[in-house]
Amino acid sequence: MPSLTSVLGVLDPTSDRAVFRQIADALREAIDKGRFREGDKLPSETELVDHFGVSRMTVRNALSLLQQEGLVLSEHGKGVFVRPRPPVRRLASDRFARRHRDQGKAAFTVEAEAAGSRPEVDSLEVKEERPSQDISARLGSPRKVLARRRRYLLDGRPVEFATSYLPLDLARNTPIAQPNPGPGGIYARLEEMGHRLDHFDEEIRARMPSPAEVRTLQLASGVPVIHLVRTAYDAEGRAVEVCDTVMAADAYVLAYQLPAN
Amino acid sequence: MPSLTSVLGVLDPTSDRAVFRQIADALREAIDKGRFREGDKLPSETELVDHFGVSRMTVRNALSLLQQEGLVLSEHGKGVFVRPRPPVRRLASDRFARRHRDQGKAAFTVEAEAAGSRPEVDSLEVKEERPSQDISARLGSPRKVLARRRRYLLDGRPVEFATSYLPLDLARNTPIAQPNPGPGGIYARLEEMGHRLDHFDEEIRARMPSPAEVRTLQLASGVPVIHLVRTAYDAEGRAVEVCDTVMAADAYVLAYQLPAN
DNA sequence: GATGCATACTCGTATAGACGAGTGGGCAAG
DNA sequence: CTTGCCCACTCGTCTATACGAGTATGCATC
Repeated sequence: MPSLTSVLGVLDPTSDRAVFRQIADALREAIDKGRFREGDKLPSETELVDHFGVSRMTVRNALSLLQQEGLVLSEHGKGVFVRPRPPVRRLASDRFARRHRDQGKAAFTVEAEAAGSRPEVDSLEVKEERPSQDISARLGSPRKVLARRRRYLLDGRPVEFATSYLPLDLARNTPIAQPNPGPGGIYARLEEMGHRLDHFDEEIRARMPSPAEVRTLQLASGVPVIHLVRTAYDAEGRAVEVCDTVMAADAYVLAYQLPAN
Repeated sequence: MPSLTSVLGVLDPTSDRAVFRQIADALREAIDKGRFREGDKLPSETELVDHFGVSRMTVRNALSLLQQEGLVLSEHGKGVFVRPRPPVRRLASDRFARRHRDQGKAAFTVEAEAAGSRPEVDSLEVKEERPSQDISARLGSPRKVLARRRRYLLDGRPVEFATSYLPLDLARNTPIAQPNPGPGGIYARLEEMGHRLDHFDEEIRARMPSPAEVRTLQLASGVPVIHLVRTAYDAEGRAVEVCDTVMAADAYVLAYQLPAN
């Protein structure tokens, strides 16, 4: 095995760059150059302390930088590893097209199985509640809404947490209020009930997750979330659903097609 | 002024939650409840040390947690502040519609001024180069491309860094190869040259910035980037441009409209 | 009044040491 | 062979201390 010096180099004591940044730079470069590959274990903190001749806090400082960048993840009792890039789920802009809605299964399940992954949906909760100010405004200020919460997992890993809100007068005592709304999902049910869907508006933000989101999505540090809010409009221009989705950003790429007009 | 104890509470020594997490929780809660507002200065590290009766490293550990979450930002010599939410730029899905293209000014400038901000475009670089594998594949494998790089600023703050790539056979010796391509931008020039634009594909990812991106966008820690890659197609189905854009995620919300088909 | 310095405050960087807790391998006992 | 324990190694948490560097303020000097 190659010596640590040949992989990581040495510190430049004349540099005004902070030592822990130099160490982070050395590790980052080694990872970029493929000297450490996805899933590889980095040298232990003790080894880095010995190699660079610095204190352990300095090494930990460097590693925490890389962790914030999402480059590595540390596992208690095992070591620090180059973070593997998970398979990415691609969301196409036609994913709600009517032609994708006839299957007996949910779109998420069909698509995941086609990609060779094992899909799961859990923590399904369906209840009536008072909408937040934001949701209320988007739905035309209904007094109460039906909220459908669920979490999506791929191969056991949570990747997405979504809540659909529908005006209660529209959803109460319909299949939409059931845990499983049936083939084609709630959009198929809405259309059966005479709300022909016209278009969707989507708003996309990216930010760091809240502690609660870190828990439910089991996010490694250094992984942002994509926050997507979709509003569905029927042919009369009424907002019939708002879907608030938080996705692990390292598991998704969103694709849209725009006309040039 | 209220006592620190009434604002932050005290530690629970019986809890198995790490002390620095308890401190972070206390500060987070105080911020959420509005006891510290945007731009407010948090108690100094020394004050927190005295209040909680812990060592400074523990306090710094707590603050660094909040910083990773994007909640606060620290300024050397001044203090730690609740991070102000910057004004957000909304990118609508019709932003490339032909009707927005007649102005003499660039779309970015018009839009920013309408929003009351002071727009700037800088570090404009136009050069011919060999495309990366990814860009090459998207453009139909041209041998060389014209690359147009620029950075956008709002009120002096960099918010976006973008590079447009065009096949060289299409762009060489045209206004597109000029630093300022003229009114309506390069899309207007492309259409004048007979490449009537048909549609755009956009791919969106979110991730933590690289160190280089932190520098050019002057990003605070805890701020992810949105990485957008747009491909423009003409009426013959040829990819005529790829635009690779990295945006400060706290400055943008992307909006799309999808037909329901 | 303007300039410049001293000072006190802020966070940034670094050292050295200690103990806790999760993991995995080896070894001894059953 | 299996079970269970010990041990070595890993990262996690915390203390105590020191000095450097950026900022703001006030005061003395010009």
